[in-house]
Amino acid sequence: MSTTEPRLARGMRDLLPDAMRRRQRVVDTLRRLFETYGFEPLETPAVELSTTLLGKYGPDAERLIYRAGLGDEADLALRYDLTVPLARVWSGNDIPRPFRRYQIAPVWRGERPQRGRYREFVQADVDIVGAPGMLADAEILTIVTAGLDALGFTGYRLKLNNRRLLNGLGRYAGVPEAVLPGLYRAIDKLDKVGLEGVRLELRSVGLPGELLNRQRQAVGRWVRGQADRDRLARDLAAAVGDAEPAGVAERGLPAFLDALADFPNGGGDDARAAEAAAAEAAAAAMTASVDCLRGLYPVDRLIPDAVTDRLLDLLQLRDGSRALLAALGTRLDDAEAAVGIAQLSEVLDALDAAGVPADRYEIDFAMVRGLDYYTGTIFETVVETPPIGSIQGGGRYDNLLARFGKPAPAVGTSFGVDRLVDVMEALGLFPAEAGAAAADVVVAVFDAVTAPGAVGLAADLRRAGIRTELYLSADRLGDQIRYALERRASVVAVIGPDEAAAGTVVLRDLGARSQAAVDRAGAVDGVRAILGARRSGG
RNA sequence: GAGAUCAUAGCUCAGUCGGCAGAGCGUCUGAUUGUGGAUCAGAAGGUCGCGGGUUCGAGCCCCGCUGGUCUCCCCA
Repeated sequence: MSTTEPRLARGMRDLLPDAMRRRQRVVDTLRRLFETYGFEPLETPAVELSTTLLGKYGPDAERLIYRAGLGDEADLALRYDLTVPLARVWSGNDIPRPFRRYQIAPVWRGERPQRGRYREFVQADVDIVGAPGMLADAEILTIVTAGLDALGFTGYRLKLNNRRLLNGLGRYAGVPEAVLPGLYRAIDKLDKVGLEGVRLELRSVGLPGELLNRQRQAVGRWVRGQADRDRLARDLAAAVGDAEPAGVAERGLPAFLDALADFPNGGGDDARAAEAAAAEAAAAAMTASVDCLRGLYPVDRLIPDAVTDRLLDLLQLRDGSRALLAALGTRLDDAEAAVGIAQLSEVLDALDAAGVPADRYEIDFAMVRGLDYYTGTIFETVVETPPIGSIQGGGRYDNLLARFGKPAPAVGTSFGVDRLVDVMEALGLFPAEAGAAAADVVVAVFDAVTAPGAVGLAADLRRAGIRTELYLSADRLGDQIRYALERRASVVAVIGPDEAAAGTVVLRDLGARSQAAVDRAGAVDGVRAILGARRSGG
């Protein structure tokens, strides 16, 4: 007989009972919350027409869309998120506005799996369609904080920004339209790489990303002492091998090797100090490399150093407070930025009115978000430990619904349920014992003659709403008790020949290590008494 | 999509110079035909990820592939 390997497709996971219970706990909490805020459930298919999804997310996201289909139906795709399907539903149905809907369902992305990154994962979305005002944005943000609070998060950082403010920032920089995405991407890294890191990123915009990426990796190996001079030269030669224009390889490689000669290979004794020194050396080496490359590429594709200085100057203002908005307004002096700032302060007012504590969120105009469809308010929550990225993200997307023929403003968010579970696990936010037992009572089966009595007892307990497992063979009683202990049940109920003859049931209290016989008619109450005592006793 | 690194029993891993495939935990059986997670005794469990190469001989060396993990990219 040929067997099939029990393997999973890449990036896919099974959720065994313990993991599934944790996910359900998160999902149940969010669903209850969403309903408390008056949101209605919606379900859409996993499979959409490719045309529904394509062209909505931007080029980076688009290549991650799972294409599916059967031969002549190959124009199908698995949904990438729950927002675009919502837009399709809105336009394809007659729904009164505002439409407040929630949807908790898996989505698929063809990513390279990593910690906290799966190809199939569950999103919990809440969105409001048809409400143009900032009250709607604040409503969504209130749910975000309430959700994170309800799940037990404490020091999270919910960052708030506005796309129109960002547009003003772009104009302030005064660079060509084509350079803007690179600029946004660079400043988005502020939290991760710091001010000098952003400088490097800004000065890298317009340079070939793949070349820089491979250079960074080669330099990392070199300064950490993982590569000798020959290896470094080989890595770098490979990195510049495909670079455009062709002259880069000839002129850039020697210059870069030269520049790098100043930086030491290998670290000291103390691992942490060595790591810090290596990071510093790598940054300096990359700065030298970028200097060298900027001389080789056309100036009109690069961000001028004067602009970089101006932007970095501006980024230093970032203090997360409300006063920041006024400061930004005067500095940017731009009509669209002014709209973004006004919207942000309206949102803040509404959050205050809703009683959301000010320490739950902060303004961060260096927070960008990658998806193309956002138009106004944007926000996301990032956790630092574990370093898993964002656990929640969302914003306003006033132009997306028009793409399906029925324009309407909309705002919403999605929680990354699987990342929430991962983070909560790492932070110990799940109660240790909660829900671990699948059943409170195990009904033992003594022999074939008494089995029907056991089956009947289990049925009675279940009718009373008590979680009951019927043992399914007549093993030795010791085995059945050991099994019940493994299952974390609280009670074993036994009807053997003696009990059957006497019309009784032996109820063994596993916690108290004691047992007593009760009348068969009083068995349910007897179990309740033990479970009740256990529960109140802690 | 780029790079690094790893892959030995169900799990965690050891395996020296290229020379008989190992340990702990778990599982199963028994000690024990009506009662506690222990203990003791025993057993099962392997294509050393897959395919090729070098060699008298490969878990170990070389090449390719697949998969996991990590760093980028991007995101939840």
